[in-house]
Parts: sequence; structure tokens; C-alpha cells
Amino acid sequence: MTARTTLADVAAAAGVSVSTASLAFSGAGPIAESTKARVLAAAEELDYAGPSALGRSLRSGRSGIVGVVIGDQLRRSFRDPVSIQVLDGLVGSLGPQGLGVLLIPAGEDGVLPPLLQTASMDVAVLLWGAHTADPVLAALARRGVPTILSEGPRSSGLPVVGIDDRAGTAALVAHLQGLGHRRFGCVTLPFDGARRCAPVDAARMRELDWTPTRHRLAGLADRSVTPVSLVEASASLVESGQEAGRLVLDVADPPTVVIAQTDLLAAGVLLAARDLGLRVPQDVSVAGFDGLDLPWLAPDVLTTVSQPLAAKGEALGDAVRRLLAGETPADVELPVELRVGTTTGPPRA
Amino acid sequence: MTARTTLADVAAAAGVSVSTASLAFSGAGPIAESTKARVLAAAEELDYAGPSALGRSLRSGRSGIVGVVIGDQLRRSFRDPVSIQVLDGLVGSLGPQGLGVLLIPAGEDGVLPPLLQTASMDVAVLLWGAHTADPVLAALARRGVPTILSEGPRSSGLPVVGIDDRAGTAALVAHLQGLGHRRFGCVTLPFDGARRCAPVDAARMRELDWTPTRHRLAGLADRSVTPVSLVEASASLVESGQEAGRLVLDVADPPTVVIAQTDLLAAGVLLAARDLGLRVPQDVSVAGFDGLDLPWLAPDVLTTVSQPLAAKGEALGDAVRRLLAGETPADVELPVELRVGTTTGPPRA
DNA sequence: GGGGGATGTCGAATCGATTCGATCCGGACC
DNA sequence: GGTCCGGATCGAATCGATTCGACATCCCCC
Repeated sequence: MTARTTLADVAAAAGVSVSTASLAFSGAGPIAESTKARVLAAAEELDYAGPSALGRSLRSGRSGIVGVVIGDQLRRSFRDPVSIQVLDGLVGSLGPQGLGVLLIPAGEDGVLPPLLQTASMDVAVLLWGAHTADPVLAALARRGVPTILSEGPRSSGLPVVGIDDRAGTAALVAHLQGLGHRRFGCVTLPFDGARRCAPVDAARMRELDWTPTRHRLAGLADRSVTPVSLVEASASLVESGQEAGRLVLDVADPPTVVIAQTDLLAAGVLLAARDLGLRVPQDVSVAGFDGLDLPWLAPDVLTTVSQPLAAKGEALGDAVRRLLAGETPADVELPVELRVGTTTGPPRA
Repeated sequence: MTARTTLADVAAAAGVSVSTASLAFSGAGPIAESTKARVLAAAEELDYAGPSALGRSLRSGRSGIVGVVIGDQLRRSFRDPVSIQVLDGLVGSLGPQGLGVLLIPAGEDGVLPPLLQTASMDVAVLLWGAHTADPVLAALARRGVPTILSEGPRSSGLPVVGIDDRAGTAALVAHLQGLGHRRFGCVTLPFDGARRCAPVDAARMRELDWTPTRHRLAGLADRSVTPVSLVEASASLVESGQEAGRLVLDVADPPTVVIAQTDLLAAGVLLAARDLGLRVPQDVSVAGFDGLDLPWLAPDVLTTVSQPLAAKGEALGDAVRRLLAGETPADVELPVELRVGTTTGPPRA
């Protein structure tokens, strides 16, 4: 491996100064067409691959990198199509701006990943919001990295891109109440970083520190619903929904409908119902949230609240752009839409 | 926004030279304990967040970033749990080395993403191998970025981490032949970048330019099997498997067993079979490849060839480490294992 | 007491590019 | 013919850190 050829080499070969050669590439100043051609020819000759991003970054103070902080393990957050689709929208929106996405797994509780403290990034995006007093936020603030939250909380004072979880859930509940349901079960997203799958008691309820979970629960309260059974799932995964679903349904007097806070959880609840010999929706109705396309549920179609995932990613990308432009992005709240499928129906008489 | 505090500020505050301050952080030279403490105290005082990665990178020529090139859209490659789990293993193995993963979506055919040409990275990993004469490889070579391939081809001369696709498939076929099957259908991964879902004819077969597809097909030939029906899927997705499955099964004299080249495709074939009123495994057997955990298939358990996904990610991380250490990583071929489930059985008499 | 080695600190070069101000040149206009 | 103007080019400073060689101290031991 010989030393990489630099702009200086190219300039020397072309017989111009380094500054002129830089101009030939960046085009940020007056330069004669012939000189430019000569420089580019020399670059071609030397197999020069263009100005190194490092030098540019150093001078400009911009690295062109957006750090995306995802939940603990990729395995967990990325098995969730919701994250993927948002991330996809984000990458698609960032790419044309010449920005790249650096994956930063938030470490296990307590230990901050070294990347968070060292990697150079222009902006950080927290894909799953933040806890109150989140050490990740503290570390980013200390480094002076502008940060954007997807899914709250607003209390942080940082720009937030989210959806109208609350109204969406309320609309779903209204629909179910219209069908005659009065006994609601609920399978929720995690309350915090602890990964437990268990019924929620009053003490646990006070520990609730996760924005989507909170908002979607608030939608129930808005319709004056107090669930007869409330179980916290350990993650938005089918397996976890199945486990939680058993806790909700395998009791003496089960609810007539189970609201799961995500579609994957709802899919798990469907499995649990089937395990218990319950027909859906005759014996129990099941609803989700997200509006994923889950072909393997066929011929069932999940009743759910659909959110615009790709749009959310794009809104995040837009917020990044604004932040880099020196603006202060406004909070965004995207609309959701109730989609009635075949997994909900009137309660058994 | 005030200007970021730099090492020079800290040094000034501590009353030492910049070089001494640098030593206090890096620990790469002799330094008195008292001096070090003074520097660190000054840093604390000034809220200095540690040496900037940019400056360090510039000097060392290392950015600490590993570029991971994934198929066109995240949406597509990341809906595939296979990619996710490998990526998870890779991130887990890179993190402790202080290396971060930069996502680089390989653009649509022909257009190279700007990131590939500009982003600074120490190593590139192609998660889904490369075509022959792949422009991505050419661009990376031109920039002098060391590259590792997951899933071949070996012909490229680059380090390859892969699995024993061929022997795994052959073992699966042997098992099916033992059950009495003679009429095989096959749903394959894409042959190249074109995303089509169609039966494969001789002309198309000559265009086959994708290593996993090729190897898994070779496993059939090893057992002297010529499929009665061979359909190329557009991607490793359930929907695509369903579409391809219909093409394979909805014919006058369908095969007695369908081998899908991935578990997701196999899940799609199961859906197609159900759509057509075929019982599995009584009317038709279905097998996959990957060994994913697909809870929603329950109570069915897919017969499949299981590959060590996390280990593959770790092997990639190890290859990265070796490459950065100046070694030449040896090719790795990880073992696979046949796992017989409930979706295969003897053919109908 | 002086020489030598170990230890700690500093200055300056360096990495690869950008960018501002200065310089140089030719042409146009008075 | 002199002056002025503007386009093209160049030099040098700059970004933030690392690192090497030089230098100053101090201790130990001969």
C-alpha cells in the first residue's frame, strides 16, 4: 500500500497550487476552465478519488454524519418493522443531502457506548425518544451535539417528531365502544428500560417513563376506559405479545377486547388467543397500533391505527436539515388513521 | 452557540502545553500524575467533552468508521431478519473496538450513492456480496478502502465470510429424497439486481450473478435434482415468496416439495399453498433456509437449514479487526445445520 | 561532584483540505 | 499611454488533535 495520493500531489502534477486544485474540485471560486480541466486530468492520471472527507470536515466543522441512537440491541429494535421503516425514510431523506447515518446502539442500562462520546456527528436522532434524565441526552448535550427526538417527550425542550398516539387510540376505543365493548384488556409497550412482562399495578404505573406508552394509554383514559387487565410487554415483538396475551386472556373472566399498543404485540395476542381456543373476533376482539402490513396474518386483517412511518422518517430528515441550517425545527405531530379489519367485532352476548 | 472548547483551551486553563494536555487524555506517553489531574480538572471546569474525533482521525488517518453497504433500500434488506441479525452481530463485535457502523444504501442500479465516494471509512463491508464487475467494488478499490464481502463471490480476491450454502442445501435435499420426494419445486433468491418474480428459463439461468443463489442451487445439482419448476423471487420477503409459490404450485402437476432459498420465502410458499387449498405437508412439503425463529408459523415448524447469523456478524467484525491490524483475513466458511420441522413429510402416494 | 539515565514537559511539524486576502496579469477605457 | 478593474492564481493561516525530537530536571550512583 503506497501512501494515499492527496490534493497536494494532484496540484503538483498539474503544476498549480493546492488552493487552485481545491477550487477545481469544490467550484467555490473563480477558476479558468482550462486550469480546471488540467487539474481534473491530473487527478484522473493519479487515480485520485476526490478530496478526503476528513480534511474537509476538519475545516468546516461538519462531518456529514447523523448519529442515530437505537434501542439497546439492534436485534430487538430492528426486528421491529416500525423502526426499519422510519429509518428507511430518514436515510432516504438524508442521502440526497450527502449525509450518512451512523448507527449507535444505546448501551445496556447505565453504560454509555463509547461511540456516543467520541464519534463525530453533526446531529443525533433518538429513534425511540428518551427517558427523563436520560444519560444519553446528557452526554449529547455535553458534547454540544444538536439532538432530535422521535417520539417525545416534549418536556426535554428538544425538537420532537411524533404522531398523534393519543387521539388515534381514543378513536380506536370509540369504535370498539360503539361495537358494545365495555371490558378492555391492554398489552402495552415497555414502561422504561426494564424488560419485564408482567401485569401493571399502581406502583408500576407511577414509574411509567416512556412517551409512546404513556400517550397510547392516555387515549384509553380519554374515553373513560379503565382496563380490566393491563399487562406490560417486554418489547414490541410477537413473542412478547404472545406471553402478555396469555396473561390477559387466560383468566376466569377475560376482557371482550384486547388493545395491544403495537401490531406485533397484537399478532402475539392473536397467537395467545388461538392457543387458548378463543376465536377472533367471536370470543375476543384484538386491535393493534402502527398499521403494518403483516401478510402472514391472512386471511385475518388486523384492526389497527395506522401511522405514516416513511413520512415520519422524512420529517426527521427535514428536522435535521433545518437544524444544520441553523433554524430551530418546529415540533411535528403527524396524523394517524383508524383502520378497521376483521379482528374486531361485537362482544359475545 | 459559543465556539466549542478545544484541547488548546484546556491546556491554557491548566497552564500546560497542548502536547502535554493531549498526553493527559491519550495516556500515550509519560506524564506526572499531578499534571494529568490538573488537566482533567481544567477539562471538567470548561465542560470539555474529550478530544474531538475529527482531529484525531486526521492525524491517524483512521476514522473509526466501518461502512456497511446494504441492498438498495433499507426497507427491503432490513425487513429481512437475516440482515438484521448479521448486522447486530457485526455491531456488537465492532462496538468494543470503538468502531461505528455507517449505513450505506447501495443506490438503484447504476448510480453510486455519494456516501460511497465521499464518506470516510476505514473498512467497507458488503453485507450481500457483490456482482461481478460491481461498480461498488470499483469505487471502493479506487478510494483504497479495504473491503470485506459477506457471501461471496470468492473470485473477487477480497476476504469473504460465508456459510456452507451448498452442503446445507444438499443435506436438505438428501433428507427429502429419503422421504421419497422426486419432484422438486424451487423458489430462489434474486439472480441479480433486477427485481423480478418469474419462472427461470435457460437464458435467465446463464445470467445468474449472485453468490448465495448460485450456491444454494448448486446443492440441488449435487444431489442430481433438476427442479420441475424453478421460480426467481424478487426479494427475500414473505409477499414475494407467496407470489412465487403460486407460480410453482398453481399448475396441473405440481411438485411434491418446494425448496425455498430462505425462510421468509418459505413462509410465503406456505401461504400460497394454503391459498390453493393444499395441506402441508400432506399435499406438499415446504422447506426453507436460514433457521429463523418465526413464531407466527406456529403450530407449524419450518424444515430449514439453520445458519449461525450472529456468528457470521462476529466473523465479519473479526475480519475487520484483522484488516485494520494489517493482516490479511482468511476466508471464513461457517457450518450450517439441517433442522427438520413439521412442514415436510413423505409425498402423497 | 560530575556523568548518565529516567522522567516529565514543551515546540513544532504534521495530517488533508478550505478559504481569505494578496498578488499578478491582461484588457478596456479615458 | 496611464489607470483602473476584475478574473485567475497563489500563499499562508486555519481547523483540532497527535507525535517526535529536544530540552530541562532530578535522582542515583560511581
